[in-house]
Amino acid sequence: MDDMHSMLYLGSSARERSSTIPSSQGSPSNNFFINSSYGVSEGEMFHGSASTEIRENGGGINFMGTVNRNDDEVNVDAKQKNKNTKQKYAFQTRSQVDILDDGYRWRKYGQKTVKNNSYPRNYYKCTHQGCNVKKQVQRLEKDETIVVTTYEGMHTHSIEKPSDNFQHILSEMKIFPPC
DNA sequence: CGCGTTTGACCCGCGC
DNA sequence: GCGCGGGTCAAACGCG
Repeated sequence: MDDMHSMLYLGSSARERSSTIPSSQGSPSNNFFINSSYGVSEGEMFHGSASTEIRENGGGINFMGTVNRNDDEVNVDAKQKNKNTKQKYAFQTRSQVDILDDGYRWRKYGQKTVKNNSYPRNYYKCTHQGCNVKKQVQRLEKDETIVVTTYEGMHTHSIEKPSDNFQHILSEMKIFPPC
């Protein structure tokens, strides 16, 4: 639990409040499971083609690939000036906790219950000044042990808190952008 | 006392 | 045009 504590400085309240995750105290290590799939669509974002399986700390992360906002965003010539292609990185993590420490500080700014799906979706922003990176965290309904995390944007600063092998995973993912 | 979470309201895009 | 669903805001609250 001690290592969990160090890894989850962000999810302090989530740890205590969300009693829906009772096993958060006894789990020795997060299970991370990586596999990559592209073409994330609304309804079914999980065609888990397990090809890139990176085993770091006894688990895996499910990297879903980047999602450009659909071409409607690109076609809109009106408002999009700075970045017409918003980069989204979605991946699944198998973990008992909603928030996995990626070395950044996140401030929760919203929570929404998604209609068709599952558990409430949480919205986070990076608290670093000038860095407006957002991420969404949503737990699967079918398998509540899987958490879908969607990053949007790129950080304009370095990681504040180095997270051992998680940083390694993130750096691996940043190479991927196929947009 | 400062910072992060909570939570309902508000906004906006889209489909009917 | 309207309703719905998803995303964000912001005031209040809680906790360290």
